[in-house]
Amino acid sequence: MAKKITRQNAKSSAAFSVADRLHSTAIHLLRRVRKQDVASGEGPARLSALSVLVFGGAKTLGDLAAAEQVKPPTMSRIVAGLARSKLVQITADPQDRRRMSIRPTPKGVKLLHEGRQRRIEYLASHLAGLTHEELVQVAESTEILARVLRNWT
Amino acid sequence: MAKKITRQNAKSSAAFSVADRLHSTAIHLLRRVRKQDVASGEGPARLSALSVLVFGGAKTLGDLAAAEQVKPPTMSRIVAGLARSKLVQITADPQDRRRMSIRPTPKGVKLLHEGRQRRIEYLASHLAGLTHEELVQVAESTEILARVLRNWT
DNA sequence: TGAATTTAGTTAGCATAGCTAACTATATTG
DNA sequence: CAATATAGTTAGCTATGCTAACTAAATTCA
Repeated sequence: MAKKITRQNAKSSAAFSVADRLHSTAIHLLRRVRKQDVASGEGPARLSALSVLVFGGAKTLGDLAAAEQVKPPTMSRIVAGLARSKLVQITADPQDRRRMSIRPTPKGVKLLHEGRQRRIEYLASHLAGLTHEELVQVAESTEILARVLRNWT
Repeated sequence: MAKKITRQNAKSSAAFSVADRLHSTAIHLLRRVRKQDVASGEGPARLSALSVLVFGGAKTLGDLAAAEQVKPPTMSRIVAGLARSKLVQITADPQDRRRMSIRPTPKGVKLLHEGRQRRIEYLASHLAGLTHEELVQVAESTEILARVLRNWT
């Protein structure tokens, strides 16, 4: 029996091809932009964890691992690296001495903001060739995708 | 002296804030989607290189390194891994015996298509909640960004 | 209360993936 | 034909991911 073409099927296959292009484009975009981060002297996992701390405030190691979607041993090493570079400060939780409170140092905040500035300026310089309308379109669809991410199961 | 507000400055700062949101959204989107690739049994660098070969045809190691924006020693190891898993086949170039021609095997093509299917279906299922208009908007801005990438300096 | 269990984080050990420096082998050039 | 350039590999470093097995602290419950 031939597949019935319904509004629902049409929409699914549209989502499928958009997903394909989106995935490929996102990979290549990030691959370019990531190179700007070399200047910071820290790797991507550390910068990303530091970013969570700078924008979200102090966290325990477990919370940070969950936020970054990695396992605790991985985050343990990332945090150790950040501490060695004096970008975060670690204190024991007085209520529960198994827990650690990890917070960015002023040096960590500064490094993150500078890196972010470099990265975003670089990307923005490449968006500079777009028309106002195109920029609005990209902005709007970015917000649509950000909403999709918030509702991710 | 206060900064003069011009149409040019307004556009730059718009690009700046779009770049910021876009960067963050792309990171989080890919972090989710990439987890689907674990099922393939190959790492992201290998899958990405294999994808270049499947969609772009046979390449030398140097061309593949350039396409993936990594240095030759890195690509040498990626290709060795793909060859060990029998996903690519390597033959010497008869014209220039320093060069190698790397091409996907049928097994490599199959693995790539299956992985791509999984990944894209997963992403598409999360785009399924969007309205038709939103999906069109995301599709159009993806193409705008793909064009930006093609013209990247 | 005190032994058993659960929870937070670390350590050890493995694989992938990025790099540079130094090497081999082949091709090209003078 | 000697010198140089090019293609790829090897060795060795760092970073980032994982699981399994550990330590230490907190909690549960008999």
